Amino acid sequence: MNSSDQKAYFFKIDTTIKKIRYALQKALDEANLDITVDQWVLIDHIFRNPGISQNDLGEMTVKDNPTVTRIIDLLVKKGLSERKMSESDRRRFDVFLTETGKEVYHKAHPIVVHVRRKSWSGLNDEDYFIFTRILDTIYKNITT
Amino acid sequence: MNSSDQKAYFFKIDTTIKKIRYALQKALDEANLDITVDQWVLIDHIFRNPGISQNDLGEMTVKDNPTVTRIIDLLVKKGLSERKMSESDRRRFDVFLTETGKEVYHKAHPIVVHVRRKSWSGLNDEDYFIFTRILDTIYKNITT
DNA sequence: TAAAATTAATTGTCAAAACAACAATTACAT
DNA sequence: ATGTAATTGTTGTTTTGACAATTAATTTTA
Repeated sequence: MNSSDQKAYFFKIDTTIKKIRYALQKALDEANLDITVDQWVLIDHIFRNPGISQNDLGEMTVKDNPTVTRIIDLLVKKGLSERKMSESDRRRFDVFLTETGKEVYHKAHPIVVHVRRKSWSGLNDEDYFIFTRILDTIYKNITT
Repeated sequence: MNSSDQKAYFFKIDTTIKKIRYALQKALDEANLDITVDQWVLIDHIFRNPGISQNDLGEMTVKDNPTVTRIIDLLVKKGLSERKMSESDRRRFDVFLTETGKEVYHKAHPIVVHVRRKSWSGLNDEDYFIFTRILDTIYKNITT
């Protein structure tokens, strides 16, 4: 009996991430931020990588190009993000947050941290180390 | 500096589960099973709980009622599942797999196990124990 | 240099997730 | 026993995900 025969951890990861996303959405809603979890994911990545291309955003967040296009469309419509034609490559857009977008980021960030802390309670640094090692291993196994 | 301040594990879980789902979908496609990952999730739960209600399916898989309704609709349309009116409660359906549905389950199961084993390689039983403990802890923290 | 291949982004379609509103049935409370 | 509340499932709408096809621009290579 190999550990990989045990009740599928796939279900456990799947249901856990769903609950986290759900809790995160509730918290964002309570703060009246009017963004979805996926919109927040892009906002966070754009904030930390101003001028990133949609393609790179997609690779970092594991979203395909059409999905990124549509979420950025929504962010632009909400006035949170803007596309600027790339100087070096006219196929690309450099994506930025607007001032409003940065404000939303700064409001959302502590909320996200709070949910993260709450969900991690009872767990310690060693757990974190092992947890990320396992997830990284699975990620590598599955993508190579 | 608390471990929960580190780069969000939320992203890591999120991207990893996406890669697993993607790999699983590829494997199911290669075997020409003509089902999606979420359809497989329901097939698996129905197989192991014949006559389960849609509501219970939703709780087990963390899908809301409309989502379950629609996936079951698709499974019924494909001839893999059937609804039977509950004897005791006329609001409920008892959901079953058809013979074809069971065949699909038996074809899909080894494929799923193979992907699971591949993604778990390099990891051991203790990893599994810790991994499930952490996921269970997060799940409890977030839902209480 | 010209043709071919690759890349970045968009559009269309269907599956799935979240939410709200709703219908039908059952359970509860007085 | 009647009216209220709760439960089960469906339908409609918007967002996200996967896939295919398309456009425009850039890179490769012949």
